[in-house]
Amino acid sequence: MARYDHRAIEAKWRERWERDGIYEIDVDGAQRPFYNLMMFPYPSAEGLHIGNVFAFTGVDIFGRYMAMRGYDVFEPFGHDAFGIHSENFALKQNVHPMTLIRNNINNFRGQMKQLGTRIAWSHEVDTTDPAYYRWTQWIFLQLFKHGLAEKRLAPVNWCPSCKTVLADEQVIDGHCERCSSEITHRSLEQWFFKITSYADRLLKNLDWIDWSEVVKTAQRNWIGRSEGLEMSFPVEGSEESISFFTTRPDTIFGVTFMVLAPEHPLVERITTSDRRAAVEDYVAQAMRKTAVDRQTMERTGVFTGAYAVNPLNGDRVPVWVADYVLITYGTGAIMAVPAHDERDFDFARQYDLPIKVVVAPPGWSGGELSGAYTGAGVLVNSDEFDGIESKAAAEAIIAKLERDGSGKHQVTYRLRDWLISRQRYWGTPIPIVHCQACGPVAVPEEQLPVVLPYVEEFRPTGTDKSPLASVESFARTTCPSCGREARRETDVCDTFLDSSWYYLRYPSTEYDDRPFDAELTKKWLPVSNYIGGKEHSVLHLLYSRFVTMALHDMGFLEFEEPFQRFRAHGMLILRGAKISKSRGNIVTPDEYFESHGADTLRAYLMFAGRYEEGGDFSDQGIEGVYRFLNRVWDLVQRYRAQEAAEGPLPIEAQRLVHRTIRKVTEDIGELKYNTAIAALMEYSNDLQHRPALNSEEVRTFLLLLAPFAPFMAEELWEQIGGAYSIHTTSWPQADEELAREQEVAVAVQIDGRTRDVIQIAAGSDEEAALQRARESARVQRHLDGKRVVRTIYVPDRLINFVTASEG
RNA sequence: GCCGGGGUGGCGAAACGGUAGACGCGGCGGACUUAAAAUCCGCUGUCCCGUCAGGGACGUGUGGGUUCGACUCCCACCCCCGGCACCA
Repeated sequence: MARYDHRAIEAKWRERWERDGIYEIDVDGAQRPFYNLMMFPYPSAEGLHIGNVFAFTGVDIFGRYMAMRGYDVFEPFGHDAFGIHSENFALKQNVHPMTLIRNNINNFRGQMKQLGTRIAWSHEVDTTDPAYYRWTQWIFLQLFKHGLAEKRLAPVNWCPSCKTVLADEQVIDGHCERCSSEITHRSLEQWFFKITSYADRLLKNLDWIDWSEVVKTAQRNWIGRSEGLEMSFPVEGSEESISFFTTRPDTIFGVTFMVLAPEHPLVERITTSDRRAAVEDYVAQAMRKTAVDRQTMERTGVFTGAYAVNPLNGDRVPVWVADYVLITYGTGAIMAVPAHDERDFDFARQYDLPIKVVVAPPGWSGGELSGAYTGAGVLVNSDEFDGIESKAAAEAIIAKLERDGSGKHQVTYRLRDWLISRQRYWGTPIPIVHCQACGPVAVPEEQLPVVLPYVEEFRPTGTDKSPLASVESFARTTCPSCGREARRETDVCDTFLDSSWYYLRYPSTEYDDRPFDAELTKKWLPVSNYIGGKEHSVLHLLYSRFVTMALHDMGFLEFEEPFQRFRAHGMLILRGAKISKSRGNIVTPDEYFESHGADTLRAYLMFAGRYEEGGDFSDQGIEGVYRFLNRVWDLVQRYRAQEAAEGPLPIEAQRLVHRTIRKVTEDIGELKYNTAIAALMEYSNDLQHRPALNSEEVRTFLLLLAPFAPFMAEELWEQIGGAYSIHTTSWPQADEELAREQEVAVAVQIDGRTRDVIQIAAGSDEEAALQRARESARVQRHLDGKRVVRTIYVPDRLINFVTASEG
């Protein structure tokens, strides 16, 4: 009997599938389109690691299943190859990123083919290819033309080690996401996309899109909508007034001081001359601080010498500057209510400022507070609003202020505009020309792409300029509008822009005159099934939604949400740590391809635990899955050698076939691959013990196995004379009638303890079941001397005799 | 601190409020073998009683609760993982 030789079989089918193009698809002619998308990876030099393999296998299984269900499954793949990652690595290796990336991509493609994915390679994209980034630039221009992109001076996060600006999301705990250096602040001219104009819609649509709840929650928090009051207090003896936002208008009578962020423009204008030196000193110091310092150091601040007046009660309150107030949120200024806000309370303690209670804490008897009371309650010391409960008072106060025009109900978001500019080399050039006369001018669309020049010296300059700024042949140009000499924008785009639209590109890769074809887009999008890691919950996924929404509003897309269904897979970790190059714990699939084969690796990774949970990778147990596949192999060899004509499938065997079909089908639909594989194992264990095998069973088994172990399933399918290819053969249909059990095991409990298990006919009525239960000797023994006061009957499941406690 | 997700045998894990531990790893015993590997068969949550047959108690992070019945629902708490974090 031939042994299972995974190397030979996998090589054989890899070649044949590729030659026949069975995973390619007629994107124009498809009748039942199903767009199955996996998050494209950054093609690192190390190649695919086990975490990628885990993620992609789960997507591929779903795609294979849907294809067998009769859908025209389009499963593309690409490379998110721009960015600091490659650039830093290229610098270290002293290779040009262009060379490096080309090699890496070839390597990735090879590994994905080895893994046995059903990818339509003719639609591959590479974000660093001018044919791709031409359209990234086109998207930039559309946003620019519609007023959604603008350049403005902004305080930015600066990583002194990567020598670049980072988006807020790329700053983790005040440290650079990539190199962990501490972040400092700078003020630079930067391009922004106004994602904040879409905050409300981005939030609202979360109510109906079919996404993993985790991701929706993360996005809701990230958008951070809050409602409250916006108003301003005039500054005494000046024309200025300080506008602020608060979610607690009910505490407005408790304001005892105000605070401006150090960067606030009013600081300079209202500071009194005697305080100027101290204030300037403080502001300079605050700007120098790193994000970490700002967070961990104790409350600091300085008095400006100015006073503001609370128009509600005429209170004169001092105006301070303190770095616990952020310029990036709300108006960059606050009304401080120390009695009812912890930060304000701490600050008031620190600088001996008054604390005035205006919301009575429960059981409060008018004494001093030992800490801020931030809960709701009944108002005191608030004039006409005394005695009203917080919520009603807040509404009443807003209403009053709106009536006299001095304040208004306001919604504020935590979400900030998307900072696009990067002062680096390895990215999509921003397609803008700066003209002395005309200002920033869009590069005409017919002149795209603005090609990223090949530059030997691509090292970051350490200034606030991109290396492209010193490439005269690139930077010097003429203004598309007035024809005078002008300079190109030399910053490049954040890589999140590259990945914010790639799913729009895949179906249309054959067109080089448009980013995405209208007809194809209509046919294939929104994406039917998108699976990726939760680490992209708020970055990639939110930006993609924004770009899609904006393109929708411009009339380019009919839908406003790009991903109909999104599921987050779990993260595979290694010995408790995230798998990453920097941790030096990369495990590649290659050794497993060699030792056990792709089929075993795929099935093992999916079997080890829940796909949506992830877990700690260890190859303990991979032998078990390998043994399973070997048993399947041997089983089919035995079937082929079988001489006797097969009889009809016995009823018990038929039942198992249909129960397994049902179980595997349901589980794949819910991405519960681990239990689907367990069901296949149970099935094969049963087949193992049959004296003879029946063709229906063997065929069905192979069909169910196909998504998990595509190579072996194909090989065995051929061996039993199945028509090529198993992967285009229909998924088996469970017959509910046949799947139904005739006899069921019913647990018999006395007072909730199982005392016996009886076999009775499925669907027995209560009377019959109880009678059978009482016949059991064990049950009788336990019931002896007891009085049954109640019986519970759960059909086909259990019987519970409840006895009187006194016996 | 806030928001998610978890905590079940030696290990990875299953389990519509209804027989906890499916499936697999590991371990133990056996068959085959000169022997070993591979393969196959059986056993394998803990404790107690029993020579066997068998029987019993306990058991899903901790403590309460609801229920005939709780891994599952409710309340309080502990621990681990992930994300966010001075957001006014």
